[in-house]
Amino acid sequence: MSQLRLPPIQTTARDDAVLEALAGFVQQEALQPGDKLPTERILAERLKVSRNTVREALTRWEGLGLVERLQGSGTFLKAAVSPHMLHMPLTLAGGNDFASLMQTLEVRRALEAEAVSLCAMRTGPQELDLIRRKLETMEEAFHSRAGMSSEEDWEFHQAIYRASGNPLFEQLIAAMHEMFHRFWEHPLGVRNFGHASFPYHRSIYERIAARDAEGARAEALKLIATVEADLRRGEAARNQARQA
Amino acid sequence: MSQLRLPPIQTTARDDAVLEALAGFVQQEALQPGDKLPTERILAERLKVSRNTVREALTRWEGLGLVERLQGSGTFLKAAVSPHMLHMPLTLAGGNDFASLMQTLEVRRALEAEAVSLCAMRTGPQELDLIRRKLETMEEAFHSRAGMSSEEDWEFHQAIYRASGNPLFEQLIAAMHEMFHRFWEHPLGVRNFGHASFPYHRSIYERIAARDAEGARAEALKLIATVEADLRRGEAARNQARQA
DNA sequence: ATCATGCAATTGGTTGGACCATTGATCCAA
DNA sequence: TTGGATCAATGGTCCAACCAATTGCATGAT
Repeated sequence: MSQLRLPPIQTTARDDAVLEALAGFVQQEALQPGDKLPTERILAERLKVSRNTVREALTRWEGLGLVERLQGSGTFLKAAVSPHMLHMPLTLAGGNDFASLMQTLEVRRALEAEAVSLCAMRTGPQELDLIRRKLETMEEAFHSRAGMSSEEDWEFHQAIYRASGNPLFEQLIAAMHEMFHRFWEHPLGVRNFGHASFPYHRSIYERIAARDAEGARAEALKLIATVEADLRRGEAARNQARQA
Repeated sequence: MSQLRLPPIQTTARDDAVLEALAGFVQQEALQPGDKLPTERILAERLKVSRNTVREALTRWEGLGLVERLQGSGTFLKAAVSPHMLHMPLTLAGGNDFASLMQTLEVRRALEAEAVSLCAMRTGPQELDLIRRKLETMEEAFHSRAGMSSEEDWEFHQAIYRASGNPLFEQLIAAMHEMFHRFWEHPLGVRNFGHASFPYHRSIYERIAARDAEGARAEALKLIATVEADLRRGEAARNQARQA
């Protein structure tokens, strides 16, 4: 016999209750990102809890990136918050830059392949046109600067994710992108990083335009493979330099 | 010209300093998950900060799932913690409808296929043995209750993600799992949900044990396909009932 | 001796009040 | 108009006490 499953009782959970109330308030007032929330002191007074409890609750929201606290100024909403929203922090154990970068790439490979495939099946003429324009902008930047421009490159990929018809892909890959670039502040000594990935952008676009889902997936996998190769090349160079 | 990039100044950041010190302590003492951390009062005394500040810092770690606080008992380490950890909040918007459930499944399909494939390439004998035990537990529960048990099923999949060698997969799929089940409290009228997925669990395990990455991926895709089919079946039934 | 009961210490959770540090607006003088 | 001084508002920190849950020990009955 299982365990009856009737422990829903929860005498007290002060700060959780505070966050619940605050989420309701935000929704009721239709607060947008950037708007200012009530003062900690006011919240404490209105909710009939200590200011300390309010602070612990806000600390949790701050940790989730939902809110930003500026001393002397106030507390401001940083992201949309609604009851039907899942907030969850991703943790990546650092210590080894190379391994962490490869892990984000493995996830990106999984997501990007699927997103490109879905895009090829679902995208409409408008989204396709936008993707083409982003591609041309990227190619132009590539030729004028003689190298990959991460900004235009990223916008091209984003346009694809948006056209996949599933907003989760864009959010998740954006998280991977951000994690990748946080480790990227010290370039790992790779020259012409991403150079090899250039031609695959156009081939991906062509497969999408041809509504060839599997072809687009294959090209996306090739693109990620070139990035992984660049990363491995840099790591090998670093190891060699360390031994010398 | 870009913006000079010189805002590194950071006069004080008490709770950050507390967490940094605590991370160093954990590493120095080689504390493992499950071990007990010093009392809040002791930390406050040793670090020469207020207990309140210690609490805010621990609240952040609790939000990241790194520690667990038990009133009357103490604060316990819940996950490995290293000084150079990267945290990134992930917020996903979802709705309680058929489309949202399908979107979580699309993401899960992408991630699960890749994770299973990586697992087949990387898993060691110990992890493989754990996966086998989880599989047997699940099969036992299936036969005794004549139906899928989501608890044992989930543990089986988790064992695979852990053996994939990339912790991001477990975290991301856990987010999808949570979103899916948050809206699953009212079964959408599907009887024997997940029943068809049962045989694929064993076939996935066998492909992993055989180090057949592509075969494992194929079986994982079949499994997800059965879940999608169940979902579509339920949606069709709902639409039919609505029209009647 | 063994087990149950209950007291007491430990520990996280909460409260209220005070003060510090930063910010932004207001006011005043050059 | 401009520049600086002042001051109120607001988040950050501190302190001391008490509440609530847990744990362990001691006492006592069996």
